[in-house]
Order: sequence, then C-alpha cells, then structure tokens
Amino acid sequence: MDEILAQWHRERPELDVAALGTYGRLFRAVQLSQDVLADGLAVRGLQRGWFDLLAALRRAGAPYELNPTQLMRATMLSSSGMTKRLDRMAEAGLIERRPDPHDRRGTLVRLTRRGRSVTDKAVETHVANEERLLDPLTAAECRTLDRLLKKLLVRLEQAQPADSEAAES
Amino acid sequence: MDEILAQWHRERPELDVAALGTYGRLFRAVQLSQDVLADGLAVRGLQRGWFDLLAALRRAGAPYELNPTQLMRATMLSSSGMTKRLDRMAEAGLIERRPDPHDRRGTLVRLTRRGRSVTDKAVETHVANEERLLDPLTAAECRTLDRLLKKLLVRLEQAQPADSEAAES
DNA sequence: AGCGAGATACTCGCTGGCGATTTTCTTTCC
DNA sequence: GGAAAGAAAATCGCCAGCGAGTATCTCGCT
Repeated sequence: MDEILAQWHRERPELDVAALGTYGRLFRAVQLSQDVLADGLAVRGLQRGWFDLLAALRRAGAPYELNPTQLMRATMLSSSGMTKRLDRMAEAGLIERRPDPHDRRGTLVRLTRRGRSVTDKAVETHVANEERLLDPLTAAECRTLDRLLKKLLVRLEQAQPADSEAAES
Repeated sequence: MDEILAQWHRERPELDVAALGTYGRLFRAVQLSQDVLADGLAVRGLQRGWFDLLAALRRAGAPYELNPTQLMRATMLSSSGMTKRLDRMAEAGLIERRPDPHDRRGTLVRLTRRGRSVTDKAVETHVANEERLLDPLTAAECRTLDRLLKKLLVRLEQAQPADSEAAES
C-alpha cells in the first residue's frame, strides 16, 4: 500500500494522494475482513449476507418478524435481491413467509425456530471473530476508530441521495 | 446504528456487541463511500472497479503495461473475472492486449492513449471526491485513521490464507 | 534430451444482485 | 364512493464475478 503511494508520487508528483492511501486501506481492510467473517459464518451454513438479514429479524425481538421493505432498509438490498434471498433462506428453513393480515399487499418474514437457534449461535461466533480481527487495537483505539467512523458517516448518510450534483465536466 | 446496538443489548444483554458496532459502521461507511465514488467515476464512463485496474497500469509507469496475473493481484479479481473485465475495457478502447514476446503463454495489457488520458483525468476527480468524503476529519484525525487501519491490516494480511482453522464446531 | 510439475490465460456454466416492470392492494381526495 | 396516486412484493431479463476445467507453454530435474 505504501508502495502504491510511492508509485503515484513518482508518476504524478504534483498530486496529493493521501486520500487514496486512506481509502485504499479502508477498502482493503473491509474486503479482507468480510472474507474472513464470511468463512466463519459459512461453517454455520450461512451464505454471504444471510447473517445480516437474520440479525435484523433477531434484533427486532419476538416474534422475530418484519416485512421485506424493512429488511431491504436493514440490509441495503434491492427489492428483487430481497425476494431471491428470502427464497433461498426459506428453502434452507431459516425463515418463513406469511401474508400480512393487516395489509393484503404485504408479507411478513419470520425466523423459524431453527433460524432463531442458528442466529443465536452465529451471532456469538461472529462477534468473537470480529473481536479477534479487531484485537490489534487497544480498547481506546477502538473507541477512537468508532468516533472517526461516526464522523464520516454523518457526512455520508446525508450525501447519500446526492447523485453527482458535483458533476462538473 | 446506535439503535441497532441498543436492540442487541435488549435482546442479548449478556453479549458485548461493541465489535458489531465498529464493524457495522466500517462496512456501512465503505458501502456508502463506494456508491458515491462509483457515481463520480461513472461520469467518465468507468464501470465499478475499472478505475482500480486503470490505476494499476498507470502507476506502473511507462509503457503502462502489466500482465493479467499482476492485475489480478492488484485488483483482487479472479482469473475469469479479469478476462471478462479486460474484454469490456478493450471494447471501450481503454486498454489493449498483445502477446508477451518473452513468454508465449503470456499476454501484456497496456493502456491505450485514450485510456491513459481518461485515467489521468479520473484520478484527479477521484482523489478530490475522496477528500470531500474525508473532510469531516481533521488532518490529524486522518493520520490517526491511517495508523489504526494499518494496524488492522497487519493482522488481516497475515491471516488472509487462514481458512477457518478456528472452526471449532 | 525429454518428462512432469507448475504457470498462464481463457472458456463455460452458475449464481447473486440490480433495474425496470407488473400485479395487487391501500389511501387520498374530490 | 370511486378514480387517481402511491406503496408493496414479486417477476423478468441482464450482467459481473466465481469456480472448475482446459489448452498451451516454460522450466527444473534427472
């Protein structure tokens, strides 16, 4: 990574590429983390991204039931993606769908008993894996990281709908 | 995000979910950033991920030529993914392939003149966009973030080949 | 010299996710 | 109360990327 910055400096000396370095590290750290964490969840039979959905249901509390729209928001998944993922997870016996009794357009998605149990075990190993990946940092450093990410997110969340208003040719 | 942690605390009070919070923010920050940055590059006609490849070639210096294997390492893309991406980018006139004169198995990938020019413009707006996303942080905070990410990456890079040696049932 | 191990890029088939569209239902407004 | 506007979920077609397998070539070893 430092080598990459050195290369940029050699090729475009007038450019300040510090941001490239920060973002490069950020992306790479996330990429590698996700691979490791996905391996950890695969042991429990969970595909990439399934845990997010299970966790959203589990967090909601009994009866562990949400509708697909809420799940879309929680998982940042598109409508069509959600339908397909729910299909797979229903096949796997982790969730089940039923019509919403109060809104005949709607569907409710609920953890099965097995889904609940898998989730409860998975969250423990998942948190443990995350802690293992984070343990090069001291507790104070973790808090600092949290604080910095929070600051970044403030900007990002507000700028999210911005679709290239900064499109100066 | 804090609300998510509160929900976990309500549902699983015995669990320390601080790591979930940190990683949640980390993933979300990266996700949102990538969306914004991809928009910025789309203005230049670049698909998601193309910039990484162009940048690797540009950084290599004249004659801006690498082989697909080196590009795979630089972009963390699979072999088949690389072939396809190179096809698309060649169609778009950004790169061209030629046989490696020193190794008849090999291929060399080179920036076209247009690819070079697009890359040089794109890197400027891309860095500017990254700086814009990072500017909630002071310079000192940026350096701190760099330092923390570096520490994380040390662990991640070494543990990368680890395929669930931590697979306690 | 020549065989086998390894490297190199490519092909094929598959899957997950996206965008656009459709179907069904609810809500609002006159 | 009935039409228009809007919301919810599912469907369809598409594409990027992955994994496994393949053809070709290089190189080390004897």
